[in-house]
Formats: sequence, structure tokens, C-alpha cells
Amino acid sequence: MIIDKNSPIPQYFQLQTWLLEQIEQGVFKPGDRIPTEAEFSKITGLARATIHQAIQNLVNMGLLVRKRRLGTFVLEKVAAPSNHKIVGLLIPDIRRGYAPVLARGVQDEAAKNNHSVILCDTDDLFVRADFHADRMIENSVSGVIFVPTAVSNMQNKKILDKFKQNDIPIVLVDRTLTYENIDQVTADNIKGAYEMTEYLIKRGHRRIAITLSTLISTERDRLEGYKKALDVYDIPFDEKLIFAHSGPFSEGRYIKIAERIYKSDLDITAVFTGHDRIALVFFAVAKKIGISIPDDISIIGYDDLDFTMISLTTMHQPIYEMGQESMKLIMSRIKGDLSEPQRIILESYLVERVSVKQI
Amino acid sequence: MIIDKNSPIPQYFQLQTWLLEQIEQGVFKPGDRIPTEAEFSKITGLARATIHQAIQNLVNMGLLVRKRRLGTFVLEKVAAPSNHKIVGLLIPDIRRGYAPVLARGVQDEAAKNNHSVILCDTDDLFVRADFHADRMIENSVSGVIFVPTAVSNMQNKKILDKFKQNDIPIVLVDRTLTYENIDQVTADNIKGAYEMTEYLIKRGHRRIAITLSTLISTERDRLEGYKKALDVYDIPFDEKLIFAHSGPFSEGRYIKIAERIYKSDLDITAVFTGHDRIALVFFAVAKKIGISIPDDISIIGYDDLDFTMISLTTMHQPIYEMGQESMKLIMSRIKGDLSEPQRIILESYLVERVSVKQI
DNA sequence: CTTCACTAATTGTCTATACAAATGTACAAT
DNA sequence: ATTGTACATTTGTATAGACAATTAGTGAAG
Repeated sequence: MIIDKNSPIPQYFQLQTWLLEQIEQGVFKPGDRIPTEAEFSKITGLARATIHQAIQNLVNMGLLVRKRRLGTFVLEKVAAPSNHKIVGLLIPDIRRGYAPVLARGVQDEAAKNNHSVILCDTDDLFVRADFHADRMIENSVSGVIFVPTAVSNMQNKKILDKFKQNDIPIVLVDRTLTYENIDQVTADNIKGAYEMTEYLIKRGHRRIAITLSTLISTERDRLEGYKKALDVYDIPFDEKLIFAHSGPFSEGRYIKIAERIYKSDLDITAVFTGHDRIALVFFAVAKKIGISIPDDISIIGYDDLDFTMISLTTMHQPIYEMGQESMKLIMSRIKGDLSEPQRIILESYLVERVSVKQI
Repeated sequence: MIIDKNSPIPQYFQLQTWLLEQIEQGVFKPGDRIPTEAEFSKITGLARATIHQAIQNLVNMGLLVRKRRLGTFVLEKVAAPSNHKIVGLLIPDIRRGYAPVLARGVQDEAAKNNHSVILCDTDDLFVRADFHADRMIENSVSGVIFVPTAVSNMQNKKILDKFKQNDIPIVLVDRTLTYENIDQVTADNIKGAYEMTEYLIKRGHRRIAITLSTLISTERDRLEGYKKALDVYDIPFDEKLIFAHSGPFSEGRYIKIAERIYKSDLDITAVFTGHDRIALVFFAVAKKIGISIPDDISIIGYDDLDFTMISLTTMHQPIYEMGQESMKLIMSRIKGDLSEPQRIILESYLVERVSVKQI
């Protein structure tokens, strides 16, 4: 029997629990009519008022609906989990580089899925990422799109774990984390850098400087593509041409690097800058100290930001599309896609302008 | 008497409603013990079970707690309203102009108050603003910061009304709406434009073109400041020097306007562009057709965006601060400040670079 | 001083019963 | 084909009364 009259557990509660189980186990499916109170009364031997109370509780919980004359019915699962449709976006700084474009791609795709986007800047600092992560969890976001901060892998992992503990899907965008089996959307930086370097080589450049931050996966990848191209074209690799540091982007640092490169005696004919904002610094410094691009030195960038006033040969990154794709991925996870973590790699293409000289 | 036995309204519901009123009006204060079920039964003449049902409903609603042997008590107001701390930001396009800086100012101030920001782009279209407004309301934001769209006042008012109907505080930023008694944060565009125009006049310019979109309040204000300066310095106002249109910013349109101005025979010596992005177009067009700034024509902008490669004399707008101030205002409204709508006007200052020639 | 059993007050659960209200169905009237 | 009406079924509300469970307070026992 369903009801144990000797149990200290209230009988209405026993019935309620039993009914809940039946519904959860699918014995009573959404849309089904459950037995009438009178029938239950007969089955269980309880008074109708007791049955009524049990059922009423489930109605209050939103699992059943009563319809006069018709009976009581199991409700469709309303997909109650998190009725506010919000996805978090963690980026370094909305004012810098490609961030606005990425944010826009994310948002447009979110809007298509009737979701809103909470935007948070990390400034490439762990504490900020951590702070914002807490608030996102507090606000029960349905998913998170995360541009890993330029800090240690371990610290980034801490952030990821926070979300994982709360069963919030995450997608990494642009930058990746080593040894992390997680959804990712990136551009093919190795291939892109290879093509860029090849482009320079084919125009006669052999002494190509490259700048990067070793904390940022994309820039490490670009160094790899750069080396690969040198290797393929039998150009000796020179450690002195690598201008690397381990920190986030800072204008001051690159002004110094640009000055060093312009004044060096390393026979550098071209600079593969880490990204367009660095290239812009190189243009500004060149202008200041009277060096002409591309006549005196060739500069290439990476990103294809919308500069208007300088004509930079660069690699167009599908930033907007990366935003879109990452949101698509999050949406499929939110909807319950449980397949293996995906790694989506988007194609970049070279945009030839006039910052490179044929030697 | 409390209960009307002849009413079609269920008696338990009558009692429940009455109790709710008593609590809301403070007759039963938080912490108070309300009469026992038996007492209520005596007072109302209803069966104890009926009393029980009425009280149970209020317990379920979280207004009362029952304690065996002790009685039923009114709960402390848990101040449940909106436990997720989210503020909406409605801007035209996060990728354009000052939007990223504004967004950052808003966010930093929000973070200080442990709030998150939902970012939504309107593209200066009513339908988008409306769409995002609905979703913000759905997500029960605690407040909204709104850059009015470049559409009719009536349409913007519709958006405002939506939020007002849901008791969501709103602050208008940068652009204003005529005849709206509402919290606003703006820069003093009339004064700014006056100073800019005065600056040009003092450098010998008398034929000063000005560009604007009449849909945008800030640009209308700047026209006013411009006229005022001409008036003060006794320079005749020439309708032909006003290049106005009624639409949002479009690069194509301003390329045409720039070409028209550069090729005109109106003796224009300086152009007061509507904002820095327009100024940038003027620089690009000048470069393309071989005109030198400031030698052939002087250009001034408005905003002080971070351009690096062009040296534009412009009016620095406190965009970041406007973001901060608007969030401060929203926070005070969220916290229950019911004073009169405020209009916060921030100061701009002229940034002299080298895009203006002394005549 | 601590522990324990008892008391009284109050809510919690339950029975049995009754009438009210809503509404799909069927059938009649128009 | 539409409208009206009566009917049957089912949930909604209500009553009276009973016993169970909980627990602060009291006073007795250790």
C-alpha cells in the first residue's frame, strides 16, 4: 500500500511524496490526468480532504493543475531552472582592442536566443575576474563566456572551477588554457602567424622582429607560427628578434620596445607586432622620431581593428564571429547538449594594405 | 465584522485578505504574535480549519511563521525585492565612439556597489531598444541607464514608460529628451560648443561650418552654442554653413558631406564636426583628396576619443565620469531615494592639439 | 546546579460530511 | 447553425470535532 497509517509521517505527506515520485519517474507524464480525489480516497482509504491537501501542495509547487469537472493534470515541465536568461561575458577591458566587437557579436547572438549579456571587465587581473565570477554566480547566469586573463593557468583554473561547481557552462574565447578540456572558440593563430610571416618572407624580409606577451596563449601561438615559417623557408631563427615579456599590454612598455627596435643595429626590416594596438604604437613612435613606414621599416599587425588613418597590413581575425560562435556554443550547452567539449577554430585572412615594403 | 458570510468570496480568503491588510498597515508588526486560531475562531465565528487555511496561505507567502505552543508570528520584512543586483545599460553600439568608455564607467561604479551590468545595443533603432527593454524587465533589472535612441521623442518615451510601469528607475545619459522630467546625466554641450566656436573665432575663423544630426539632442545643443558664440562675436550666421541631417551617424553620409565642404566655394576655413568620429572621416577624406589639415582647413571634433594617429583639437567629454555618475544616481534610486529628478551636468574641457590654424 | 518528567497551550493532521461553483456533454429550442 | 438549458462530474470551500506533536515553563528528583 501507498500509505503507512502507523508512520509518524503525515499521511497527506506520504501521498504527496508518492505522487511526486510517480511524476518524476514518469508514471504520470506531463498532460496526464491523475486519479480523482474520490478514487484516491478509495485506493488509500484516506478522507478526501486529506487527499485534497496532498494534491493541493503539489499544485502549489507548480507540478499539477486542477480543472473543475475534468480532474487534476500533470503540468508540462516549464523548464523552471533559471527563468532569467542571462549569460556572463568576462573580458579584459571593453575599451580596448577587439573587446567591443567581440561583445557585440556575443550580444547579437544572445538577442537571437532571447538572452541578455552581463558584461564584466577583468583588466587581466585575477581578483577582478574572481570578483565578477562571484557576482555572476549570485545572479545565476545560465552560462559564461570567458576570455582567460593574462595570469597563470592555475588562477584561471580557479575561476573555471567556480563556475563548474555551480554547473554553469563555460566557453573560452580567443585565448586558451593549456590542459583544459573545455569548450573553446579561437582563431587559428599558428596558421595565421605562419601566413603573415610567409608574406613578409616572400617580400624579401629575413630579419623579422616579433613582439609578444608570453602570458597570452594567442601570442605564444603566433610565435610558434612565426618559427614554423622561418623553418620552412630556411631562415635562421634569432633569439634577439623576439621581444617578449610576461605581462598584459601596456602602451608605455611598447613605446620603449618600439624605440629599441627602431634604434637597434639588428638589421630588422620588418616587425610582426603582437596585435594591432601594438602596431599602432609602432606607427606613433615612428612618426614621432621621423621614421617612415613602410619605407624605413615594415610593420604588420594582427586583429584588423578599424583604424581609418593608418594603412596597416594585418591579419583579419573573425572577432565578431568568435563572439557569435561562443554564444551559440553556450546556448547549446544551456539547452542540455552534453557532448564532448568542442574546440571551434575560425579562419583568419590576411588584409594587405601598405605597411610592408617589397625588398 | 471582518467576515461577510453572504459574500461569494471564500471566507478563508476574506480573513486572509484582512490579515494581509493588518500586516501591511502595521497593525500587526514584524515580530508580533497574532491571535491564536481558537481566538480567531471565536472572533469571526468561523471553524478553526477555515482560520487555519487562511493563516497557512500567509505562511506559504512568507509573511507569517507558526511556532507550536507559541503561536503565529509576523515575519521581519526580508526585503526580498530583487535579490539579483543587475542594472541595464542601453547604448547605441558598444563598438562605436565613446560607448566602450561609458560602459566601463558604468561597470566600475556598478562593481563598487556589487551590481552587474546587462549591456544592450539599440543601434539607434526603436525596435531594438524596445526588444531589449522587454528582456531587461523580464530579467528584473533594478535600474536602467539609457542613452536615448536617435528616433522621435515619442518613441523614446514609450521605452521610458515601459520601465516606469514596472517601477524601474531610469537615468538618461548624454542625450536628453525634451519635456521629460527624469534623472539625467549630461555634459554641458551648449557651453562646450560655445567655447569651441569661440576658440575658432579667436584664431581668426569667421566662416565656420558645423555638422549635426537633428535627431540627437547633444548635437542640437552644440548648434545652439555655436550660434550663441557667433552672436556674441558679431559674426553673421549663415544657414549654408549648417550641414544638418536627421538620422543616426553613417560614415558614408559624412564622407559626402566632407567632400562637399572641401570642394565648396563658401570660403569655409574651419569645420566644427558633430563629434570625433565625424572628424576622423574629415581627416580620412582630406588625406584621400590631398587636402592638408590644418593648413588648408581647420577641423575640430567633440568627445576626445583616443585616436593616437591624428592630432585633433577637440572638446574632452567626461564620458567615463558620466557612466559613473549615472550609475551613482541609479544606485541612490534603487536604495529608495525619492527626491525630485536630478539633472547632473558635467564639465568638458578643450584639448588643444594641432588641427586648427591661426589665421 | 543539573536533569527529568509533567503540564498546558498551540499548531498539525485527519475524518466525515455537505453544499457551492465550474464546466464538458448532450440534447432541445430557435 | 447557433443558442439555451439541464445534467453529471469534479474541484472548491466550509464545518465540527478529535487526536497528535511540539515545546516553554514548572516543579520535583538527583
